[in-house]
Amino acid sequence: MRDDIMEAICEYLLTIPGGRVVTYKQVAEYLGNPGMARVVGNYLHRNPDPERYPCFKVVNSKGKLSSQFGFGGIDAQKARLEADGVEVSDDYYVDLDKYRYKGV
DNA sequence: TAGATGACTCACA
DNA sequence: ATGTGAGCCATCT
Repeated sequence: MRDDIMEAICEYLLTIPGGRVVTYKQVAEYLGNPGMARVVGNYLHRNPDPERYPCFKVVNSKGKLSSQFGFGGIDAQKARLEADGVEVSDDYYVDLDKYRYKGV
C-alpha cells in the first residue's frame, strides 16, 4: 500500500506552486491522517526521488528544512527553495507565514 | 507477531 | 530559538 501513499504524496507535492512550501503535517492531512506526518518524512527519506517528488518543498512545522537530505544534503534543498523564490535563512529556516502553501 | 526506528508535531520550560 | 517529554503512524528488522 506504500505505493498508494507515495503516489498521494507525489500528487500533493506537484500541486504546490513554485515559491511555496508545505509542512509534513499538511501532507499527512492530505493523505487523510494528520498523524502520518512522521510517515511522510519516512517515505520521502526512503524514496529519494526529487525528480518525481519535490520533497525540497516540504519542511517541518517550525519552517525548518530537513536535517539530512537524500540527494545532496540540506544545502541542496536550500538551493532548490531559493531557486523557487523561497527565502531560506542561514539557519535553514523559511517563513511559513509567507511561503506556506495554504491550498488556495 | 512483536519490538524498535524515524526527513514529525505539540506542549512546556 | 533551543531542549525535553509524550503522542502518533507506517515501515523495517
